[in-house]
Amino acid sequence: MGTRERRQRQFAEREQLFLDTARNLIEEGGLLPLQMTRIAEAAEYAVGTLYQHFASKEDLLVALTTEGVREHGALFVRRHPQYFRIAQYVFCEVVWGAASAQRRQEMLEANEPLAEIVVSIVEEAVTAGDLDPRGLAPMELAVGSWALVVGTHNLVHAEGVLSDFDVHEPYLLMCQHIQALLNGYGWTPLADAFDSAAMRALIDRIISEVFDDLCPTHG
Amino acid sequence: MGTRERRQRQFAEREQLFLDTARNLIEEGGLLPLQMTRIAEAAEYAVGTLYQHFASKEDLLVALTTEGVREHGALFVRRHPQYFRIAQYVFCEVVWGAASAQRRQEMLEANEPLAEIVVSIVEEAVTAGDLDPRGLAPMELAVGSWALVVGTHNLVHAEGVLSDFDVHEPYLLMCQHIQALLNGYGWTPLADAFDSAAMRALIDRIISEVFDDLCPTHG
DNA sequence: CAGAGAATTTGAAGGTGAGTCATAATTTGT
DNA sequence: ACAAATTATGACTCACCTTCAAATTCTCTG
Repeated sequence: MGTRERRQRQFAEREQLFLDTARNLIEEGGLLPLQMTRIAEAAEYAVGTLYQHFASKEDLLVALTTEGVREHGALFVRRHPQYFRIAQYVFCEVVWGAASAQRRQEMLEANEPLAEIVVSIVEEAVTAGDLDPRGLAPMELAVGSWALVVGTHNLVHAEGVLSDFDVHEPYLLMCQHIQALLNGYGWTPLADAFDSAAMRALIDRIISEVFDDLCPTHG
Repeated sequence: MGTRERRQRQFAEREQLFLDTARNLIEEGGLLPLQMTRIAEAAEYAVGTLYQHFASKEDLLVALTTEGVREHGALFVRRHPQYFRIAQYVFCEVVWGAASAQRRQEMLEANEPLAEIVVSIVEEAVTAGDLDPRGLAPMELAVGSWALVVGTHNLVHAEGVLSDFDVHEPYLLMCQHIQALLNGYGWTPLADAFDSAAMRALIDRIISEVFDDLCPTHG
């Protein structure tokens, strides 16, 4: 009999409902005033039910971030500009450590398909002779750009830090730095001249497509 | 009469005592179980007194991080390996936003001397013809390395994320990426060949001097 | 140096919100 | 139709940040 299956499906659906509800609440009011009771209320369930899905508030936040990774980055980010703010918080030791081991594992697994794509791109470049790996593994090379993206988001979210140093358009800058980093590895797949019109146009296009919500001044 | 001055001095001393006490407690037991009552207890004052110095727990954490910036980076980090973990947490919107405006301002100001040094180094390089700024301001160029450092710390602190991708020795890798980034801007002040023995020795020396506590495997 | 008055310290009480668990409601199997 | 098992509920507990009225200490004048 399919009872068990139906049950599991309904359970999964409810988990999704909780996640969607939580995301909506965060989008409305931010991460700070997020309360478990409110999530349960808004989803029209009792708190206890919510806790059958998530071991703790942190657990729920990690799950929310994992979702973002699963639904391949860019599109999700466009739809949910709060995503990186949550992600930054989630990867703080305090929060990451408070989530359940299983939830953390799921996050790591969700990253794998994305990592494979990145690795295959790097491997292609090495095979084509476009890139000298200098003894580093593909993932080790990719970590540079990854850290640059994560670091830029961090600096952006600390209101005042960058503008205090007259750094505006941080995401444009980030793209330029990534380009420089790749150039530093002898990889110039997009353009050779750093500040050519074509390069800037490409950066602008990427920015407007991916980071528009986060950084709307770049139209 | 110097009564007022003495008072102010004693007040400042007590603030320092609170900060030192808090740092010690964090070093002993981590950030998660840090309680305002415990800080006050350990410093042998009442909670109310603690709150005459800090508007909130977040306020105290920002002050703690600001201290780290003031006592020029490297040495402080060596002595207090927890520093970057706290800093990562503090710059999350949730915490940063909960601190008092004044405390945030102090943090920004504490950064300025450091920023000036960085800017002057970049300017020197430009003047010497070692570096083509490509229309970017010195600080904009420096933000690349800055973001790389911040981003690397973030990835390191999320237990499992890097090791899941077989990335070990993240701080060695970070140094290599910074080197590549600088190379990408045509700046090769340290060494031209990326993986020469001299370069690695230098990286190792920097790591052991600055990040030893954070990443002791590099001895 | 007494003693009024200002300034400071104190810690018990208040408030908030995460997480629990005994009870109620529902579903399943006979 | 009913008993047993499963699941949902939300009032309650508990931990911890923050406040504030009372107690204490300090300052300055007569």
